[in-house]
Amino acid sequence: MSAIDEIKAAVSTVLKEKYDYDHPAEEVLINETRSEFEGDYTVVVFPFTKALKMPPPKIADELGQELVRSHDFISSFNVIKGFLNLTFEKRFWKGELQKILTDKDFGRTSKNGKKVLVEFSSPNTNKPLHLGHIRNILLGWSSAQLLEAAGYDVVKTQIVNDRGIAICKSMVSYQYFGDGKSPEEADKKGDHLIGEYYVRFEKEFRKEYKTWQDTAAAKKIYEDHRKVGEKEEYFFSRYKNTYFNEYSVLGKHAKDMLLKWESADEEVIALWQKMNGWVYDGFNETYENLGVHFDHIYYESDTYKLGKVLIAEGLKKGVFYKEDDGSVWVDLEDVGMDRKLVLRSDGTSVYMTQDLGTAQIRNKDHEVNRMVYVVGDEQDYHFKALFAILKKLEEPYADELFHLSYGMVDLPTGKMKSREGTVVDADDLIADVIKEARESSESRGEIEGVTAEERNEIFRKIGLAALKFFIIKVSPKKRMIFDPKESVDMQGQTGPYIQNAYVRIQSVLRKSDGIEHVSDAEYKELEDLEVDLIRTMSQFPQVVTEAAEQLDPSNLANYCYALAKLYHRFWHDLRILSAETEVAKVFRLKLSKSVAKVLKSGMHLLGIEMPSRM
RNA sequence: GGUUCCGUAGCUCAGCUGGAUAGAGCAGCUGACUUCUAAUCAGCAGGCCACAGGUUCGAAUCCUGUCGGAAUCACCA
Repeated sequence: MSAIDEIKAAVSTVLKEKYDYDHPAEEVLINETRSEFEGDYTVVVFPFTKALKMPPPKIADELGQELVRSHDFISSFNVIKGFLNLTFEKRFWKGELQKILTDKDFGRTSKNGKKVLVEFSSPNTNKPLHLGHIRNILLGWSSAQLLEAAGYDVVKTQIVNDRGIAICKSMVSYQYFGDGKSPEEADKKGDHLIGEYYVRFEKEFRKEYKTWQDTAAAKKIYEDHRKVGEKEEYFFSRYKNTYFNEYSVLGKHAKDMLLKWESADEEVIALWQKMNGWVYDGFNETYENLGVHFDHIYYESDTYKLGKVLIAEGLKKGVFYKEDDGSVWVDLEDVGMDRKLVLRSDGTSVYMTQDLGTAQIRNKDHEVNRMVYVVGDEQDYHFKALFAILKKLEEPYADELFHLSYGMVDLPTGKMKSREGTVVDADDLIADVIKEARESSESRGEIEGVTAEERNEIFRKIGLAALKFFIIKVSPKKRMIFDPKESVDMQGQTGPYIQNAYVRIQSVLRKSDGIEHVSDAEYKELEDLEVDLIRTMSQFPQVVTEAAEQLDPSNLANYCYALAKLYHRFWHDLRILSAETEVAKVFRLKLSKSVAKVLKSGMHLLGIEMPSRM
């Protein structure tokens, strides 16, 4: 039991025994004492005033006396208005430090025997990953790490959208303009190569559309179908999809390609496999650079037909109903939503059909207790509906579904738009931050002694820390503004700032070889900053647990920053190797070592690695 | 239009199960390296917590309404 829980219980007991007042321990409000007051933790006694019919300071005083009397580790208290500030014994904090130091799994909860599946990234195979994917991947990876630390077995997965008209556009475009070149021959990453042909298709299509707009046939359509007073420009913008489907030559090629793919045409399938293979090679390189991996990848080309059986069963159960045209629907009005299509009238799958089937097969594959979907908030409604349907179908995991919804990433100039070429490419971004880290490091010259290979590894860790921390520190559900200039900052509230605290500790530990085995038992008068550090570290398990429960890595990120900040101050104000006494030195080495340990494991849960020099 | 989310310093963000005088970083200005890595530290300045009501001992936090921004409401994914 943590000190906080112990105090809560004690307060509850005292209230009962002394005043015969029932106040559950969990509801006792206890905060860290604000730095301007004396104390470690503060009990807020205002909530008891009504029941006890006593002024708050009097309650606080009596409670304080009782707590000091009954708990050895509480040394003193003071009262300010309705706030009871408690100060703990220094030796209590030394004991806490010892626990942190010796617990190999500090901050981790033992296995709970449950399994959770986390879906993230889930790209389309017609273009490379971009900044939006990076936020998704960081959230997904970190959530998976957090759940594992909280005792779950975790399956990291994604669903790859590897089929459909978009991919066919890339394929058609490649056939036209690709000269059969492989990524090696074109000297490009596979995903980038395919992305270029996708863009090329759109460009050629727009050209074709523009030319067509000047034909007599187009003019006639405009005259016949335009709304009153509608300008040509607006009409044709609205008409684009119809043109693609009914008149476009390129559009016909793409649609033919899709039909052939669906009928498993050998040539088309071969091309599709070849091109997707290139894309996967490209994605894997990006994932590797980001330091993430997956346990089981699902592909839409395998799963898009799944779910039909589930629909049939649901029809039998009466969960779904069939319209006259053969389409199948679910009525979600009882749970505050609309009716939703789950199968087209021609019997083919929609997005929902597929997601229902995918959920089911994932459970068959892994027998999970929970599923977490990391998907942007533009799909909030879809997931709400998906979960409601799975619940109606009484799937065993249906009560433990969570959509980790996050806001879009905007640029200082506004939204990212692929059409306007303002999308920030993931690989470019990663390369940029590493380059920036290199320049920054070289101008400092701290690591000139290490090999080129190690240096590159350090640059990579620093650059990625800057990028990742910049994104992960923002609360997921908030839409965020990503300023490329700020993302490579390495000073202040940044990843490298936290790494720097760790690196300083490594440096001092290297220079202190072996000394920390000496006893520090005689070190009794801890400095305030030393207590602050231990107190903050002792909160780590709670922070991890809460971050895992709420699936919100941002509060762990902010915790890591706060701890690093405290350490930097400690470093500045107090000496370690040249401390006043030998026991102070030994104690501070131990303290530093445990700070490094907590920072490293905290950052690890965020997917950020620590260098030992920088 | 219905629903959901967001609105805190010039900028980027914390704080939101109600608790003490609302916190950081960046940008601006001052200062601190013969001393363990200055990617650091200390200080100054910067706020009607969008607005208006309500609930209460107490509201940035909860409720209602208004304004502003976003998303969504497809036989798209």
